[in-house]
Amino acid sequence: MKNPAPGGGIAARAMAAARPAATYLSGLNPEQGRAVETLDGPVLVLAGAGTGKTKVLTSRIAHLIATGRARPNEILAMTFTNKAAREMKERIAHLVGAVAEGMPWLGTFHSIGTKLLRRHAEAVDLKSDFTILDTDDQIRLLKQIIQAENIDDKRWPARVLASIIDGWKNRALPPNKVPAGEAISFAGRGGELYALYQERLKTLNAVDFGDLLVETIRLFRDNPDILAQYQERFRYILVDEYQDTNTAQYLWLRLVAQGRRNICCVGDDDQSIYGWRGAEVDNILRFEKDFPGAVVIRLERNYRSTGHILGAASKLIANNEGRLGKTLFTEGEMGEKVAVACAWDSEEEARQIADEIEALQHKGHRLNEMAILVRASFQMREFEERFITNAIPYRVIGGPRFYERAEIRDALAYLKCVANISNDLAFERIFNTPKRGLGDAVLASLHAYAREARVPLMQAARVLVETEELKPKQRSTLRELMEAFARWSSLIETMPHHELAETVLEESGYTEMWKKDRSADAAGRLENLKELVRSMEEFENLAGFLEHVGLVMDAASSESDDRVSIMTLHAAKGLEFETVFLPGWEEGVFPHQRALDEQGKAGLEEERRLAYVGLTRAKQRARLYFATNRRIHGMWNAAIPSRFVDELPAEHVEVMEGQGTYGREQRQIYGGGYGGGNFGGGGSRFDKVQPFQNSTYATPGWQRAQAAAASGFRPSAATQGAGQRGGQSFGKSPALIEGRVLASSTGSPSKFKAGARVFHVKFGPGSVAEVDGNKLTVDFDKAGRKMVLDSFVQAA
DNA sequence: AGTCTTACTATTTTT
DNA sequence: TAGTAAGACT
Repeated sequence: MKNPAPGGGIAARAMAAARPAATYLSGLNPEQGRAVETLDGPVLVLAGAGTGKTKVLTSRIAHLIATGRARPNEILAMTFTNKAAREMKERIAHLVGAVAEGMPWLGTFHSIGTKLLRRHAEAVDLKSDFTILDTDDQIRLLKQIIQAENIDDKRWPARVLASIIDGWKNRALPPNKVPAGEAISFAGRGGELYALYQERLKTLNAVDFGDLLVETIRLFRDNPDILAQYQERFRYILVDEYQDTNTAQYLWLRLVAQGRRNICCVGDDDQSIYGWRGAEVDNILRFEKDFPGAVVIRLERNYRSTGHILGAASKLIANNEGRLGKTLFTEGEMGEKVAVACAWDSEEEARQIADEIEALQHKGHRLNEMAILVRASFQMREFEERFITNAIPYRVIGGPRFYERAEIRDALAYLKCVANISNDLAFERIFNTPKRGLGDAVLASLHAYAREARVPLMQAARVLVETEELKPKQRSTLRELMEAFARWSSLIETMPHHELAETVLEESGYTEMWKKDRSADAAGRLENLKELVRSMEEFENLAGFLEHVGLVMDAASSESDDRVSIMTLHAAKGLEFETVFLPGWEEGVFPHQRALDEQGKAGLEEERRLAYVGLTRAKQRARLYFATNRRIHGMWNAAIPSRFVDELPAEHVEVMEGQGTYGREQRQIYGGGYGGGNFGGGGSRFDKVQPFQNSTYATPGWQRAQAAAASGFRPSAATQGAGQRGGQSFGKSPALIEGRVLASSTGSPSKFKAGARVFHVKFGPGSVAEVDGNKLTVDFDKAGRKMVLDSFVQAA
């Protein structure tokens, strides 16, 4: 991705105009060049990690445009995320200039599907202003159906049905095609409920995410003339991350590609980590069968990682069967070996990593170039807590997306109702938010009437408030609400839409609701609402804005300041960092127990690919960790090192002995075949750390762990020898150590005094109990007593 | 309508 | 263990 850049932007642009073929091609290595210039017929580019995949894709598009093989609007380029699409647009613009801005068919499968469906809505029995339900809407709708069918929605939760239906849609199965054996899942009525759900979507003029694929396929299949039109138009097709395509996406592509057969798929079977949500690695494995005569080009020259990192990662992934096989190599340095360290428990693991981060920082490394990649998000908390006490700036990547937050969804629901009276789901969402005394009874009346009269809920509400159907109080409340909506709707033409949004949120009492809320995140929610209104300004009008949000909106992330990133391995795909910390390499955590239980060998292999992805994110340094003891669901478990640790070749790995800061003392790896805890079989799998075997511990790990759990005493710090940092030695209790670490971090005296009211982004409001320099001990109203740096709080 | 209690669950996540 | 979500209670 980031190989040494060819000509700079300005030069590239100028040259592209003058001499099309030159600049962007000269920066490519021979394989990349072949991948860019093999334009006709099916091409599969197997691009290993860090081999310049994005560069190939963007150069290829630039090449198509610059040589006049296709105009920008004749190229279909598919990505999986909006982020990828955006980046690709930017990079193409960089290569060929503004011509690329007119690439209407570069986008995610879903956004391109949306575009096609809006254009040809009538052909699939929709109206072109159909609404797109997100996961939440989908679940609420399914819940209604389940309840209407008198199925116990506690035993048969809507979200389970949602995922079953999603699974079918991933495979492009409409209700009548679901295999009988599967249709009887979910209380024996899964297939039937699926059919009901689809009917309901049709009457609501709505589609869910899966439909954006399935309905597009149906559009093409049922309308050969429309299909032919697009087969003709799309002279060249490009697909990013092909290993992540599901069956529906595959069929979609195959239909369109049957036209000119100029399809180029780029992917890496070794980085397929989304099998659990329907991705079929098989799609990439059988590409040559699907597209006879396909040219397969391997990109194996890695520009990202050092030799040791690459060697370790390659050896690890070689344990997988059923891969196309690539041999990555680099011409760069061997660099540092991949470091492996053992920690007593997750707390110590976090402490070790925090210390290494600080050490690197002192040597002049940027925090932006460091990342902690975890298997599961529960592992993140330990790091956040550690970083807060150590005052290491960090950012968590992932988590709930901007448009998935409740307040954003509420706000959008209001706007959807203003824009479109027939959006029943949006109306249901907000008709009693904020609380205005309208409950289930009122909703039931509305539904009854709406169904009877075949009108939308809001229409029904307007009629019902003129009758005696509702109780007086509720009737007047509802009347006021409907009048308000009528007023807002009338403003659409005249008032700028972001002002309208502000008005709606204000007059509906919605912002007021959060202002009154005393909980920790209320302030953040109000901030998000402001951000939403602000972001609306970029759009032409309300309709244009609403069209985009559902699919496209991302959280605005500030990457300007220097912070360590914490994220899951999944979220890290496609990124790179100088230093990568990989904690939690223990059996059961990674590979995750559930992947092993539910998917067996396939699950293990996907976990291994995840490990491969993690390692190959590192440019200079990869360090991995395992803890001897880990608390899972509140229970202490003795853990054994992940089998992936064993699979790393000795020549590329170095064992960190009680790494630097804490515990010069050696710790034991229990090789002695005990089967303690819930984790996998016994037996030593960790011969690489023989040095640890001269243990000072006599007691087996799990006994120590249990004793520790029972007494509430944490063995980690107390049993360790002297800490080495700055020649200080630390005392016995963890609290003391924390005190020392904090005391050693310098800071000017705090502006806060004991008793002051403060506000913390994470912990909410609280009162200062003690002040020590720039360290505050705060009793938070919700989160309890915490020690924080004063720069993390504001006066409240 | 708000607060308390109890029960349940506990990977990965995009659109 | 801890966090949430739904139901009961006042």
